[in-house]
Parts: sequence; structure tokens; C-alpha cells
Amino acid sequence: MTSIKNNRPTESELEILQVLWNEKNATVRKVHEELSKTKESGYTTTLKLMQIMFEKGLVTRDESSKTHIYQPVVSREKTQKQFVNRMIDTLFAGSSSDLVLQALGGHNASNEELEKIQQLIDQLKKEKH
Amino acid sequence: MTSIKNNRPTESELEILQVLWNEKNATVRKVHEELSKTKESGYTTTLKLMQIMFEKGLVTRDESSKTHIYQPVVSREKTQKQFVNRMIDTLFAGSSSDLVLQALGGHNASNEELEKIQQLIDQLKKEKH
DNA sequence: TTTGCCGTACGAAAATTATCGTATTATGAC
DNA sequence: GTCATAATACGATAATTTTCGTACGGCAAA
Repeated sequence: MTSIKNNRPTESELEILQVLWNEKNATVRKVHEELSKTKESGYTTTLKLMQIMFEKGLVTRDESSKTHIYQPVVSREKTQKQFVNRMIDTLFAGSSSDLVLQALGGHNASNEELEKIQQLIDQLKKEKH
Repeated sequence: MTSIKNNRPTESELEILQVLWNEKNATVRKVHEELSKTKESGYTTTLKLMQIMFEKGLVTRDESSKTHIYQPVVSREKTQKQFVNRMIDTLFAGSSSDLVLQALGGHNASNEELEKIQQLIDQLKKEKH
């Protein structure tokens, strides 16, 4: 029987996924360099984390050359959804609009972004006829 | 010198805060009963967690009677903001509107809620004149 | 071929978080 | 007053996550 695991990435794993999503794929070296811009930690720490993520199935890797190339398995969108839903449950008592209000309240959305949201809202309204 | 701590509540602490926010204040017993509805764990576990939260300054308590009454110190709103901002950074590459789109996309907001969001958007647009 | 430089693998310690057992104390019913 | 109940305090352990040291192998330049 295949154990049913909770595959929610940890904090550190998220940081690594972030890089992989941006770069499509990357070596440990590359990921570590990116993380080093904002964080202090050893190379082997990043390596170990990525190995663990590989075991968990969060990433795959091309092992054909000595230097492995890692790729994300879980999509950014799916992961976002996972965390957003969790957050709506545990922090916003189930109200997604409260989350939206909170997010927008921090005022750093461009006019263009606001337009996009506007459009989505219009569309959602229509769907409710 | 007062040590500068990262006061971000942990997962379990959030669950407890959730109850305290809803009830305004509560005993350990009450909190534990609420948590038991969705979670399996011993009474002393909840007790210990709340004691730790007290030490951290996440909650206060009225000790005048044997049965302490706990109250949240951090506000729901402040905590929400803290987590939303963090999430925008670590999962949405800094784009708050992406978070909004994700939140609205998956869930079902009522017409009334959509109205509220609409209004906020209109206001934000104006502020950018 | 030797040397030095990346790489990976992996065990183990450290740090953080969650869980619980046990001791002790206050309180109300009798 | 005694006793049962229910509460707190707190140390210890478990579980999870993060960090790193060390071993080892391949490869290219000298």
C-alpha cells in the first residue's frame, strides 16, 4: 500500500520551487545562488533539500550528466491554490473575499492589474446572472 | 535589550487563535473542545501550546480565578496581513493581484462580496487618479 | 598520472514544533 | 475536614524540518 502523504511543501521547499518555477529548470548550484541573494546557508543544505524534494516527488531531475538538472513536478498554480485555500480556511473563516480585500488593501496593485481583477469580477457577476 | 523575535504564529497556534478570535476570549477547556471537533489531540497539548503562546506574547490571560481565561493579543487583521504579505512574496512573486485572481477563481464569493470588492477597486483606481 | 575542483550521497546534529505523562494545587460537595 | 474533580505547571519525548560535515567519484588542466 502506497502511504498517503501530505505533500505540502515546507517553507524552505517553497523557496526552492520558486526558483525552479521561474527558471523552468535549474541545477543545485543555480538554485543555491539564487537563494543566497536573500538568505545565508550552505551549498549542501540546498543540495540536501532538493534531494529530499526529489524523494517526495516534488521535483524530478535529469541525471544523464554528472551535474543533475532539476525540474518542478508540482505546478505553481496548483501549489498556489493549495495554500490559498488553506489560508482561507485557517485565517479567513472561509471567506475568500476577505482575503481579497486584505490583499488589495496592502495597496500595491497597478492599474493594469486592477483592470484584470475588474474583468474577472464582471465575469463572475454575469455567471451568477 | 529585548530580543527581536519572529512572532509569526505556527500552524497549531493559528488554530487556537482562530477560536480566541471568534469567542473574544476562552478557557483552555473551551479552546480544546472546539479544536476537538476537527482534530485529535490531548487536553494537555492544547494547554501547553497556550502556555507557550502566553510566553511569546501572542495571548494574555486573566489569572484571577483558578481557571485562566485567555485572550488574543495579536489581532486577526494584523495576522492576516502578515500571512498574506508573506504568501504574496513566496508564492506569487510579489503580485498581489495574482493572489486575488487565484482566490476568486477557485472559490465562490457571493454577489454581495463581489460588490464590496468592486467598490474597493473603484476606490483604488481613483486614488491613482 | 596526479592534483584540484566541482559535483553527489548521506548520516547525523541542531532547531523548531507538537504531544503527552505526571506532579501539584485549588475548589466545591459531602 | 476529606475526597473527587478539574485545573495548571513543567519536564521529557516525539516528530518534523533545517543545517552541515565528510566521504567519495569524475574530470580536466598541468
